[in-house]
Amino acid sequence: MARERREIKRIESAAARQVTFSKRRRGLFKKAQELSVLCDADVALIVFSSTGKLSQFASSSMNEIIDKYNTHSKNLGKTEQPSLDLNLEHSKYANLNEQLAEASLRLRQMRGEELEGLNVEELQQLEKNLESGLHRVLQTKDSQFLEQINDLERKSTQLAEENMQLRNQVSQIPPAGKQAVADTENVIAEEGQSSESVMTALHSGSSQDNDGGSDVSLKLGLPCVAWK
Amino acid sequence: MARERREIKRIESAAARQVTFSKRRRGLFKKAQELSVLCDADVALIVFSSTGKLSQFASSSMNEIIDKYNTHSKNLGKTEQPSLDLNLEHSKYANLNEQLAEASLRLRQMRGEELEGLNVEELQQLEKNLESGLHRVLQTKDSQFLEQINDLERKSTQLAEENMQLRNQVSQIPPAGKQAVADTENVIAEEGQSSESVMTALHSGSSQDNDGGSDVSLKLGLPCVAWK
DNA sequence: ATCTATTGATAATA
DNA sequence: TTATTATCAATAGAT
Repeated sequence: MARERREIKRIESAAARQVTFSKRRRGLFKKAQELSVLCDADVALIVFSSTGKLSQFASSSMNEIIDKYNTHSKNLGKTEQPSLDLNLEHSKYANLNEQLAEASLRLRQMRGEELEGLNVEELQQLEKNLESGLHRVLQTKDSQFLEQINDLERKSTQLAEENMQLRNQVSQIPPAGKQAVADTENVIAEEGQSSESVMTALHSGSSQDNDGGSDVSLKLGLPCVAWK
Repeated sequence: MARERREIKRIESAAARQVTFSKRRRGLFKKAQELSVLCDADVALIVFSSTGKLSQFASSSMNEIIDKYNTHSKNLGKTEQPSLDLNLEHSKYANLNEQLAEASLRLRQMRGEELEGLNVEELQQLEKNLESGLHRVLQTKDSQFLEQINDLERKSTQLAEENMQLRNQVSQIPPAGKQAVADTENVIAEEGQSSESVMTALHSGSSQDNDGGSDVSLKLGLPCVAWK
């Protein structure tokens, strides 16, 4: 369209490619928008540059159009592909909804909801799953409790030792009448204080660890790999 | 681009709109393809005509690009919208994966898997959910069993009554020596046969309503309230 | 980015 | 829908 016709073939010069990309992209988006307005069409255009940068246009909502596309392409064959068409695989996203619906149903059923559709055999299977799940949850909970108890015991042993040493130190101070009582009181107070700090450490420490773990598993859980 | 410049505004004449749609759509797809080739870009174009007909182009795989789009638009903001942008709502499909991942994780956790990330509080919540779920499942299962038992009892009551009537009929036949014995045998045989048919009926057709005269069933009726 | 010579797209028409 | 053609728009190459 210009001084010379350009062959439709990958532009090797990165600079020239970038320039042409900018110009043509703008033109393409303009034409997409014009088509949508002039002809009352729903148009979605997604462009990733060779450097991975995303540009998009949607006459209405991108998600809506993609949704519509998935529904459509699931039912009917493709209508038109101007030239190349490499996307014959079935719609991954059309299935996502189904998968999610099924997972939700199973979750609700595990919570004891929507059991009407199940027969006795299915109920027994569910019961079995729930029991084994419950069993493992209880085991895990128990082991966490035991862990905390161990921690606590270790800490208190340590404190008891400290206490003992302190007592020794105190006892080496030349005793003078009522002072022994005062010392004992001090020791007890110190012990109480230490115990508190132990609890605090256990509380915040463990919940932090767990939160971190939860976050990671939620975020990285099974994002894309599992549903390929 | 032609005899006269056309204002970018919805074409009212359906015929003219259709003509323009065909022409411009072809041009748009051509340019989309040229951009993808010239600039090594990944391009996806989805067009729904005003009559709902789908046209699409994708330089690679449509699903792949949509996937990439979802990933992208989840992380970063939108990059460019040539003119109008009505799709600011967050991506439904980007979230679908997350939702599904979360649902799957919860399912696995209810099955007692992947509990590492949970703290004691979360475990207790899970335990509570499992217990109430299990409780409801057991209730549902029990009520189904009771229903079957109820059915069975109703059937057998009915049969017992039938049987009684048959005995009466038989007893009204003028007795003659050994014939009484033969009659009894007959009755017994008939009873056995009936029992079998009850079992069969229960197995195959427990879901079917009980037919006909069942005044008697009330006699042995179990508390119907219990399995609602 | 801005400028133009060209080519390409397309509105009106048939 | 297809074809024609007069125009206008997009853009390749240069600045």
